[in-house]
Amino acid sequence: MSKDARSDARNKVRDAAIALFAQKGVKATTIKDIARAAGVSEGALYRHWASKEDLAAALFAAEYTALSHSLREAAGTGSAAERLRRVIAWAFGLVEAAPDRARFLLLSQHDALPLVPALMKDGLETPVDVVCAIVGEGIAEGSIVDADREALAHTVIGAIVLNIQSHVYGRQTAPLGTLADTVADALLRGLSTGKET
Amino acid sequence: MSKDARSDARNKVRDAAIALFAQKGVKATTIKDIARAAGVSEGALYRHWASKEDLAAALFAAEYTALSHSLREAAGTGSAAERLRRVIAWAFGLVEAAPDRARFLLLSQHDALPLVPALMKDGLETPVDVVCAIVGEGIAEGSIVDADREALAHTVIGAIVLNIQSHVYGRQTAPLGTLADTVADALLRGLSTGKET
Amino acid sequence: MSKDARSDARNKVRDAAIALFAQKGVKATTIKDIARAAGVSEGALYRHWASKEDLAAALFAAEYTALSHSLREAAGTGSAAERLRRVIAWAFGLVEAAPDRARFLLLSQHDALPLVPALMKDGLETPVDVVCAIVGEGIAEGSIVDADREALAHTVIGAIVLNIQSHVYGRQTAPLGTLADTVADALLRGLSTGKET
Amino acid sequence: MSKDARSDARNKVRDAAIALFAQKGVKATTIKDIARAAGVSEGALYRHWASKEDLAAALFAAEYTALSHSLREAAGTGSAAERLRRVIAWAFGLVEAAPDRARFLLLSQHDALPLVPALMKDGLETPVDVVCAIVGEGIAEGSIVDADREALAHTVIGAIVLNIQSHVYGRQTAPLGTLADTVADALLRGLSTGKET
DNA sequence: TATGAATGAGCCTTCATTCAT
DNA sequence: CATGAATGAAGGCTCATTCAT
Repeated sequence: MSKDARSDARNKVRDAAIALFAQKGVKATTIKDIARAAGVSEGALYRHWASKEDLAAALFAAEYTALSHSLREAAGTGSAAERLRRVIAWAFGLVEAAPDRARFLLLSQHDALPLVPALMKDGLETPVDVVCAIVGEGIAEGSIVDADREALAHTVIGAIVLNIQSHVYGRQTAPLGTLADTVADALLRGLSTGKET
Repeated sequence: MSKDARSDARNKVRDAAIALFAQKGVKATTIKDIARAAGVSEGALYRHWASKEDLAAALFAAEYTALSHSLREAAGTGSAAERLRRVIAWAFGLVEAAPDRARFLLLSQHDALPLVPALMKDGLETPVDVVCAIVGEGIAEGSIVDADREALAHTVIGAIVLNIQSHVYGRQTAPLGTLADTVADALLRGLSTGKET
Repeated sequence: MSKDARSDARNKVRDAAIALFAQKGVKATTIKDIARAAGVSEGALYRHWASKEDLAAALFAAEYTALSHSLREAAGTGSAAERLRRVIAWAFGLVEAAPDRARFLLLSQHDALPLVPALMKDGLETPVDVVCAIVGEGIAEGSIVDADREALAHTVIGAIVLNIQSHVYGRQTAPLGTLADTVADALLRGLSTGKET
Repeated sequence: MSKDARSDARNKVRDAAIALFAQKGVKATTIKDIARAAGVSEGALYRHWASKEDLAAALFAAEYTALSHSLREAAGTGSAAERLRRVIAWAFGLVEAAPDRARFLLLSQHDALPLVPALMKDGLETPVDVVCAIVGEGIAEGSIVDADREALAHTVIGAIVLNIQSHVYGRQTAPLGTLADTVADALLRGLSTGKET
C-alpha cells in the first residue's frame, strides 16, 4: 500500500511534469506548477529527483528509451521497407495515442539531447539507433540503396518528426493516418533499390 | 550619423544575441550576457526591443523570413527537382557558412514557432512555404508525385533539418557536402514521377 | 528493558549530535544528519526533545554543568593556586580526551550562552562559577590578589579558552601538556600575592 | 554623487549587516533582514558581494584587519608591558565605542575564523599577530618571561576576550575602565620578568 | 512505539525591467 | 540618449516538523 502510494506519487509527478513540459517547455515550467498539477507538495519532488533538471533529464531518458523499444517492437519482422513503414505508422499513431509524450519528446529535444551521449555510454538504444539499424540491415540485404546509413536514417526520422510537428502546430490538418502512408510511400520509394530481398 | 550609430548598436546586439541564443537558448541567455557581448548597456536594448522575448521573436522572425528569401533565391529556376536539390544544398551550406544562424533557427523553433502564424497574417513567407510552393509546382507540372503537398514538403524539410541536427550534435561526422547529395538523391527519387517536364 | 532501549537511543543521539554540532555548528547540522549518524529515525528525535533547538540547548546545558562538576572535582583541595593549576591542566586535557565535547562547548557558546541565566535560576553551577569560587576563596584567604573576582576569574578562563582555541584551529602546534604549565605559571604569577596561606 | 550614493549603499549594508550579525549571528540573519535594515533592496546586496557568506567573510576580514591596525596603533611605543597595557585598554574601550563591531567580532569568530588562514596568505596581519609580536619583542628584550610566545599571547587575548564577553552577556557589571586595569595588572604581573629594559 | 515520506514556509539567489543621472 | 545601479517578484531548493502506517 505504501509502495503503491509511493509509486502513485512518482507517477503523478511524472505525468504532470510530462504534460507541463510538453506544453510550456522545461524552463518555463516551475516546480510549483508540477507539484500543484500532480497534487503533491513541492518538497515531495525532491525525494525522487535531485532537481528539476534531473527530473526533466530522467523523464526524457525514460521516454526516449521507451520510444526505442516501442519502435523496435512496432517494426516487427520482414523486409527493411516493411519495417520502416510500420515504424512510421507507429510514430504517427503515438501522437494521437499519447500526445503529451509526443510533444514532450519533440519540445525537450534541445534541452535533453546533450545528455543522450551519456545514455549511449550506458549501452541504451535511442530511437535513432533503431531506425539506423533497420536501414543498415536494408542496405546489407540489398533492399535499400547503398548510401550513408545515418543520412538515410535521419531522412526517415526527419520526415516523421517534421510531419508530426506540422500537425502538432496546426499547419497540417489532414488526418495523421493518411499522412503516414503518404510519407512512407515517398520515403520508401526513395530508399528502395526495387530489388526483391 | 546617429542613425548609423543606432544601426550599429542594433546589429551588434543582433549578432551577439543570435550567437548566445544559438549556444544556450533564449531562456538561459540573460540581458546582461547580450549587453556585455554586444558591448552596449543593458538599458540600450530596450530602446530597440520591448523585451527579451520581443528581441528573440524579432530575431527569429527576421532570420526565418531571411531564410525564406535565401531559399527561394537559391532554388533558382528549372524543374521542381532541380530546385529542391539546390534548396537542400543551400541549407546544408548554411550550417557551415553561418553556424550560429543555423543553430539559432534550430534551437529557437519551439520557442518561436507559435508566433509564426502571426507572421503569415502579415503576408510573410516562411521557409516551409517556399518548399511547399516548389513541391506544389512540381505536382502541378507532373514531375512530383501527386500527394499531399504539405506532407511531401515536410518530408523534404525534415530530412534537411534532422540531418543538420545530427551533424550539429556530433552524431553525423561525414562532410555536409556529401550528405546533401545523399539526402537529395534519396528524397528526389521518392518524390519524382520520373516523367520529364 | 524498554527503558534501556530508550536510553540507548538517547545516548546515541546525544553523541552523534555533539559530534556533528562540534564539527559544523548547530545551524548547519540537520535533523537528518543527526538521525542518520545516530542510527535512529528522524521522528524518534522528537520523542526525547521538542525541537532541534531544544536538543542543542539541552546538550549544551548538560555538557556545561558536567564541565562544572568535572572542574570542581579536578580542582581538588589545597590552596587556590594549586586548585587553579589543576583546573587549567584538566581543561587542556579535556581537549585530548574528548575533543568533540570540547569543540562543542567552544562552538556553541554563542548559540547557547543566552540560556545560561536560565540555568542559574535553576541553581545550577557553571564552569565560570567554579573558577570564580576558587578565585574568591583565594582572595579571602589572602593568597590571591584582592581585585574584582569576576575579572580575575575570566582572565583565567580566557587564557584557557583562547589557548585551546588556538590549538583547535591549528595555530598553536605545541603539545597541550606543555601549554598548560606555561599558561598556569604565567597566570598564577599574576594572581598570587606570594603569601603562604 | 553617484559615487557617494554607491558608497552609501555599501556602507548602509555594511553597518546593518554588522549589527544584525552581532545580534543574531550570520546564519540566523536573512538577506531580507539586512536589506530591510539597510533600506536597500535584496538584489542590491549582490552587486557588492557574491553571497551572504561572502558578505560575512568580507565584513569579518575587514573588521579583523582593521582591529589589527587599531591595536598596533593603540599599542604605541615603549616597553612591551606598556604596549600590552594600552592594547588591553583600547580593546575594552572598543566595546563602548562600537559595541556592534565588538559583538560581531566575538560572535562571528567561529563562522569566520576558518577563513583567517587565507588572510594570512595575503600577508595580512591579525590581531593575534599584533599581540604575538609585542610579546615576542618583550621576550627578546628580556622584559617578558621566556616562554612560548603564542601561549602567552593567547593568555593575554583570552583575558581580554572573556572579560569582554562577560560584560556583553551581562554577567560582569563593573565598569569596563576599571576592568581593563585590573586585568592588565594581573596579566602583566604574570608576564613580566621584573627586569628593567 | 518507530518510521520516514510528506509538507510547505522560508531561504538565497537571479534577472528582466526601470529610471535617475 | 546612454548608462548601469537598483528593484523586487519569482524561482529552485532545504529542512524542521508532523503523522499515517
